[in-house]
Parts: sequence; structure tokens; C-alpha cells
Amino acid sequence: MGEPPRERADAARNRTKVLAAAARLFRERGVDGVSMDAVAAEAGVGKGTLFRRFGDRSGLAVALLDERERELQEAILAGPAPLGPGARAAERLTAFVEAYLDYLLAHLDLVRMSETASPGARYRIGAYRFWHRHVAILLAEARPGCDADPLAHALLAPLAAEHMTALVAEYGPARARKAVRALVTG
Amino acid sequence: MGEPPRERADAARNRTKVLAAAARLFRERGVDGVSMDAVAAEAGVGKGTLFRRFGDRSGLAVALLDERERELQEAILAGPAPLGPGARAAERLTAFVEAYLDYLLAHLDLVRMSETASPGARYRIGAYRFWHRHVAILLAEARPGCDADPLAHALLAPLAAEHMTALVAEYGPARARKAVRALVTG
DNA sequence: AGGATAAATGGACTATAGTCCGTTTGTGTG
DNA sequence: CACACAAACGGACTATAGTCCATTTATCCT
Repeated sequence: MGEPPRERADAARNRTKVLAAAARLFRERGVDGVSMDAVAAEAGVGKGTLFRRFGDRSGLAVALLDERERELQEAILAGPAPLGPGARAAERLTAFVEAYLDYLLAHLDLVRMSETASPGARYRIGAYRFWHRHVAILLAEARPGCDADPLAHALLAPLAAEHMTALVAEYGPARARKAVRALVTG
Repeated sequence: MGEPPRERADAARNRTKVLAAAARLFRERGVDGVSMDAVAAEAGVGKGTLFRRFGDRSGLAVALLDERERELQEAILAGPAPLGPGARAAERLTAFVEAYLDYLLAHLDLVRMSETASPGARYRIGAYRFWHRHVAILLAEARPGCDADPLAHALLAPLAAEHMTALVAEYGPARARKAVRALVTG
């Protein structure tokens, strides 16, 4: 019930500097070619500051993805059908998979960084919990009687960035998408 | 054409020492609580030797899993139906998933170590290629016209050790198995 | 046996994620 | 304005995976 204490001015300034530096370095050298030290140096900030603010590599990636991710979440919660409310559960499910694949393929490296920075990272991220809840609710509606919660995890497994990276590398985006779509809608 | 050059005696001795030491430490302290340094020290062997022989953490885990893994592979290639040849493709597929889940849940930590030591490790391991080829062949037979190769990857995605670890931790092995089975047979 | 050769060894070295804590700085208060 | 205090800072420190290469050693050939 206390008011949220305002973010200090230097903290805000540094957060901006770090995000800008990270975006720049990732663009120039690729996500996998940039160390946390390099991000801190480019931002003109100490290492401790970087980790205090973002927790770990995964947290930095999540912060960079935040805006895009929220767009998708809002489209699901309140956008037009079939992605948003209004369509039947089965249709919303396939619409979600398509939209998520758009998002994923557009930011594959960054999502992979957010999911693989530490073991089990994927399942701890706030965004994953959102996708999971969404899918679980739709599954419960589309297939009454199924054990929706674990099934939703299983359904999301082929959408893991690590998996899609391997699939895209071997078959290209088009076949990769089709395969995942085929499994999920079946 | 050339005969395979025999393994030198000291190399064989050290390989045995390392595998024994690793098995012992993993049993005592858990897979995640043992560093490569610790394995080398316990085996009375230099770090360079450890890495030269096994490549990386993933390789060490694979070596430890080797025997169990080969049993399953042989049962698939030449064992009794429905896991081995003789049953219809769809039945062999569900039999494979059951058998693989047995194997996976019995060695979850070690398989996870083998799959997550480095990014993309899972898809480079020889064993994974075997499971993938098996599943792809069965899929091509069970669902003619489907794009079996990428679809087989998608089908294997929920069987990733990382995913099953999260599922088992949250819902226990029974529900986890049922969920994966439901997705794969659907 | 003895020497040539290639394989194997081991530990110092590098790279990198993440922690810790003494110091600095912004902010709200008298 | 000055002061107190919590928040933020930054860089030294730790832990660990993986590399490198000068040295040692097994094996093969004569």
C-alpha cells in the first residue's frame, strides 16, 4: 500500500544508457558476440550497476524485448479476433502460434539469450508465464477434460528459441514454421 | 582402409579413472554441484586431459550415458515390437516415446547436462540424431505427405531434458508423462 | 634393446558470468 | 541550506568452462 518509491535520477539515466549501448552492440556484433563487460564498458557504467539493474544476461534481453512483447500481450488480451477475444478457442490457439512465431523469428537471438542465459531461465521469465497461462486457458476450453496446465507447457516446447534456432538453421523459416504449426494444430 | 589406431594404454586408464570419478562425484554431490575441475582432481588427472578426451561437459555426460543409451537404440533397431520393428508406425512411435521417457526420467540430470552444456548442444549429440532419424522415418510412414524431418524435431522438443525437468518439478512425473504422451499421440 | 615418432599429459592461461562491499550521490527533511 | 540516509555505484574478486603448448610417455620399427 506504500507508494512505489520513485526511481532515482542517476538510476534512470544509467538504465537508458545501458539499453542503448546493448542495442547498439548487439546490432553491430551480434547477440552472441557481446559480453556483459562489453555492454558495461560501452555504456560507461560499472559491472555492478549493470547486474544490479538487470540481474543477469537473461534480464538484459528481457528488458530489450519488453516493448515488442507487450504489444503481443496486449493484442492477445484486447486486440481483434482471432488473436484477441471473440473467436473460438481452437482458432485463437492457432492465431497465437502464428503471432508468436512472427515475434520469435523477428527477435530470435534476443529471445534465445533471454531463455538460455541460465538453466531453467525460460520457465522463470514473466513473459513465458503469460504465454503459458494463455495457452492453458484456451486448451481447457478447446479440449475439456484434458490436463491443460502441463499440456500447455508441452505445446510451447517446440516454440523454444533454442529449438526454433536449430530448425531455422537446418530447414529455413518457412518449413520450420509449417512443422511447428502442423504439430500444434494436430 | 587404415586400421583404427589402438587407444594408448595410459589414455584408456585415464578414461576409466575419469568416468569412475565423475560417476562417484555426481552420485555424492549431484550433477549440478560438480565442476570439471573437481572431476579432474578426483580422477587424479590434469584438466587438459579431461577436456582432450571428452571435449566438454556435454561430452562427459554423453560418455556416462553411453551404455544405457545403446541399450535403447538396440531395442529400437532389433528388439521386440512394438518398440522394435514389426508393429505399425503409429504404435512404434508411442512405444518409442514411452521408452524414451523411461530412459530420460531415470537419468534426467545427466541428460540435461548433456543437452545444455553449451548452446545448441542437444542438436549436435549423436544420440539426438538417432532419435530424430527414427522418429522421422516413422512419421513419414504414419503420415504420408507430411514434412517428416522438421516435424520430427518438433515432436522431440517436449522431450528435451530442460523441458521435462521443469514439468516434473511442477507437476510430478506422472502428469508430466501423460501430458507429453497426449501431445505426441495427438 | 634403443631410438624415432606421434599421442597423451597437465597445469598455467584466458574469457566471462556473476558477487561483494566500501564509496559516492541523489533526495527528502528540519 | 545543510544533513542524514537510503539507494546506487563501480571495480576488485570469485568461480568455472575451455584453450594452449612445452614436456612426458607409449608404441612401433630396425
